[in-house]
Amino acid sequence: MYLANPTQQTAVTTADKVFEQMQHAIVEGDIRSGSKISEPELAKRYQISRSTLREALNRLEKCHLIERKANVGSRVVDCTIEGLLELYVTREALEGMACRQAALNMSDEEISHMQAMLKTHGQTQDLKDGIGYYQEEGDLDFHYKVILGSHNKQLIDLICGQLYHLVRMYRCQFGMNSPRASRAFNEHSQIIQAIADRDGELAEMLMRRHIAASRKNIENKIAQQILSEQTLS
Amino acid sequence: MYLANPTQQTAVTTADKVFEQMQHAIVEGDIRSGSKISEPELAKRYQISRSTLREALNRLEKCHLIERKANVGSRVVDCTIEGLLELYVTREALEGMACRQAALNMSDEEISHMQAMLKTHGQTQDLKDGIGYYQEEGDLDFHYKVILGSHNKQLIDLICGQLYHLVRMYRCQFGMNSPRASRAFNEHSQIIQAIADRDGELAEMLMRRHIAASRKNIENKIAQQILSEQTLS
DNA sequence: CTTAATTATATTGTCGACAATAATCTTTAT
DNA sequence: ATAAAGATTATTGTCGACAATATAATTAAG
Repeated sequence: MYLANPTQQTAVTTADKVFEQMQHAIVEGDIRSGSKISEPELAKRYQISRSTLREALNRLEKCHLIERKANVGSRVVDCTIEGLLELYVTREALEGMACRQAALNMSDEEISHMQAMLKTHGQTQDLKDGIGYYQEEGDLDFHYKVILGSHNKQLIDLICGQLYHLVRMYRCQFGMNSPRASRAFNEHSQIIQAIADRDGELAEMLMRRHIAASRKNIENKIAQQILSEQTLS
Repeated sequence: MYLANPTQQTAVTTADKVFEQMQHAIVEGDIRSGSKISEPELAKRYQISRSTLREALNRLEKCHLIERKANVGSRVVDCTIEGLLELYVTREALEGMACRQAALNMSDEEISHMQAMLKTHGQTQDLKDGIGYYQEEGDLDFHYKVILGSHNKQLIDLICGQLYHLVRMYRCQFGMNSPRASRAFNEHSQIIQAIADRDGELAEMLMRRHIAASRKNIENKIAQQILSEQTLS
């Protein structure tokens, strides 16, 4: 289980619940990337009417997990390398700025709380070294904290409410369980330090480099994957 | 009339048409900022069923023009100064990165086309100096071209498909018809030059400064407005 | 046999009605 | 008179059916 998105409020209506179920299903690949969505079929599967299914589809579209064409229907977005790179470029811009704003706007309490969190992650890292899973959660947790620390509703909504579902989808489907744990940990430390120093410019720069490094790491992984597939066949 | 958003495809379904109508109505303040939306009332006004109205509402929500709460209803977002500033911070991040990508990815044809456009705007500027209207269109046109030039679907969708409706809304409601025409023109020239030089780093920096300047200009206007309101009362 | 047109099928868009929840008003008790 | 509880009204969420559009299968022509 991944940790809950901080912008996601508890689902009250049935459309909300179906939305969450489908979101997980898409992120984890149970509903295949690129596949067409049949409204009648899914309505039957989730035991709801087409109206409430369409309500759920609208929310999935809002976080860029599906795409709709008028009079044609919906498809799950397909995970392409170009799409992944575009996503990382966008993250670099948005989270970089969020980090700058966090350095300006976070309260002292928030900062010390984040420092404590990092310490915990550092300890669990020593214990469960090599296991990417907890690192994964730790990484998301860190990024969420920084974004929320920007205190900018626009940024928070764009990143947490929309982009991060896609990020998780790519991570799942391309099977990239955050392998560069120790380096990421050090980068996180630096960023928090810059925030604590209220140095917005440095904080933004470090966050951008952090995300860019993550992107390059993924590019390498994909290159390797393609290489090994070629040698296999 | 404002120029059409480049991401906006021709409306085919009736929900699309109502969406566009409501979008204009909200942007121009005919549906008041902050007001509650009554589904039965609006359905009657537009002569459609509540289902298709809700479809339109979903799209309005997607471009952040309305906000929905479960079992309570929808409200038009209210235009606050904080919201405006947050919007400009977000634009600075996104359009800055879009500009960097444009310097890397635009074709030579696109660049020369943009240079030609700027020339035209410069001439109309001499002719209709002082009239903000054409400047307004020119400014939007310029920014759209740069964003599209990034060739990054994620960025294009976020900026053109979502943020720019809000930008136009704020411009309308706060009555800011781009007054710093000549300076903006020079800044646009510099940016295009950086793109033509394929200098992504400079292009991003200039775009960020351009938007930051625009933000500060607006802050001043608001400060003045508040001041004059105080002296009147 | 291939291609174009036409029919048939399935899917999406729209509608009106009912159910569930929230807001309002009335009544009652302190 | 005020506050709390209950009843009433209105609004939102959900449902199933019909209309409009797109996809497929079939037929006809070259």
